[in-house]
Amino acid sequence: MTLTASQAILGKQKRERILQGAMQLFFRDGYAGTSMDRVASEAGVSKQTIYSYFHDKESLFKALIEQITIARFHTLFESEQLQGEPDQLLRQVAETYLLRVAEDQEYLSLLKVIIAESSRFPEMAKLYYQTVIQRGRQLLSQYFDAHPELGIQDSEATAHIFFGSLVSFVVVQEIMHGKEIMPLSSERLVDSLIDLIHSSS
Amino acid sequence: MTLTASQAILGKQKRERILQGAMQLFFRDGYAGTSMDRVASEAGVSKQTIYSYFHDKESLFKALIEQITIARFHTLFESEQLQGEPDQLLRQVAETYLLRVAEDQEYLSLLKVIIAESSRFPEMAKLYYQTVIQRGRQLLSQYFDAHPELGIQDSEATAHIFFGSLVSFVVVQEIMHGKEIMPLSSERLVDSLIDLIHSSS
DNA sequence: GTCTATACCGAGATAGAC
DNA sequence: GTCTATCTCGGTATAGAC
Repeated sequence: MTLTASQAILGKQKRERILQGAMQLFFRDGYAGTSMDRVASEAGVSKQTIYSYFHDKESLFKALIEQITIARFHTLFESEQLQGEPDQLLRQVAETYLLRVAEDQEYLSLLKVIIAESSRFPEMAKLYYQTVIQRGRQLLSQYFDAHPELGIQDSEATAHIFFGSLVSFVVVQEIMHGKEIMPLSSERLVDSLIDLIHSSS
Repeated sequence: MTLTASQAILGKQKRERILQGAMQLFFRDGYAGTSMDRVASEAGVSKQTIYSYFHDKESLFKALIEQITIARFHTLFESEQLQGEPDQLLRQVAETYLLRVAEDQEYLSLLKVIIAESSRFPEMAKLYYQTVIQRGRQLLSQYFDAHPELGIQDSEATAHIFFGSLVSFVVVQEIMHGKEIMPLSSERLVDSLIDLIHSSS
C-alpha cells in the first residue's frame, strides 16, 4: 500500500509523536515504570518504529529530557531582563515563577523525574542544574551585585536562598501534597521573602 | 529439620532483614526498578518468606517508608529544644541540619524516593510532610513568635523560607550533583540566611 | 514458616515481510 | 520505514513439600 498525503505528513511527525507519548508516560510512571509497548500504543505507532528512531529505552528517555529541559530554559529565562526597582522586580520574578510553575504540571513532572532518576542518569540532573538552576541564580546574583543598596553581602548565596525558597515551596505544596494538608499562600511566601531581602538595606 | 537456637534468633529478625534489604534496593533503584527476587536475595531469604510477612510489594514498600519516616522524625527533632539567643540558635539549627543531612545518604534517598513516588503513593508524601516538614516548620515558627525582637511579620512563611533554603540546597548540591559542577559552601548559605533574618530587626 | 519449583504475564529488543 | 510476530528474560505472585 502506498502512502497517502496525510500519512506522509503524519510520518514526518512520527518522532515528535513518540516523544510526546513517551513524555506523558515517563512523567506519570517514571523511567522503570514505563514500558516501550505503552509508549508505542500511546504514540499510535508500532514498537519497531520507536526503535528505528531511538536505539533503546535509555536513548529515548535522554533525548526526551534533554529536549524538554532546554525548551523550559528558554521559556523561563529568555524573556526575563532583570531590570527595575528591587522591590518591584523581586516580587515580579517570584510571582512569575510561582504562577508559571505551580500550575504547570509538565514542569513539575520534569523536576520530579530528574530528581527521581538523578542516580541512574546523573548527566540529566547536571544538564538541568546548568541550564536552569545555575542560570537563574546567576541572573539574580548579577542583579544583586548591580544593586549594592540592598546591602547583600553574598549575592550568590542569597540568590540561592531566593530561588531555593520558591522551588521548595512548590515541591512541598504541589508535589508532596502539602497544599491539601495545610495550605500556605504564595502571597505570604513572597511577602516574607521580599521583606527579608529588602530590610537588609 | 528442627530449628537450632541461632536459626530461631535469626528467624525473629527476619522481618527486619527483609526491610533492611528492601531499603537498600528501593532507595537505589526506586519502586518499579526493584524486584522481589532481588529483595529476597539481598535479605538472604526466599521470596515466599517475604510474602509471608508482607502481602505484596506495595505493602512492603509502604511499611518500609513509614518506619523510616517516623524514625527519622525522632532523630531529627526530638533532641532539638529551640531555646537560646537567636543568632546562635538559628546558626546551630541550620548547621545541624546541613551536617546531618548532607552526609546522610539514607536521608537523601528517602527524600528522593518520596518525591519520586509521590503520585503513586500520596499518603507517603503526606506522612513525610506531617511528621517532618510541618513539625520542623512549626517548631521554628513558634520560636520566631517567642522572639519578637527579630521583627518577623509572618513566622510560618519565614520558617518555610528558612528550611526551604536548606532543603533545596541539599537537594541541588547532593542529589542533582551541583556539588560537582559549582560547589557552594554550606557556610556561605548559613551566613547569608542568618544575615537575612537577623537584619530584619 | 520456610523452602524449591513454577504459573503466568509483560518487559526490552529483534526478525522478516512488505 | 513500518508493520506483525516472536524471542528471551525477568517480573509478581502462588503451589505444595517439609
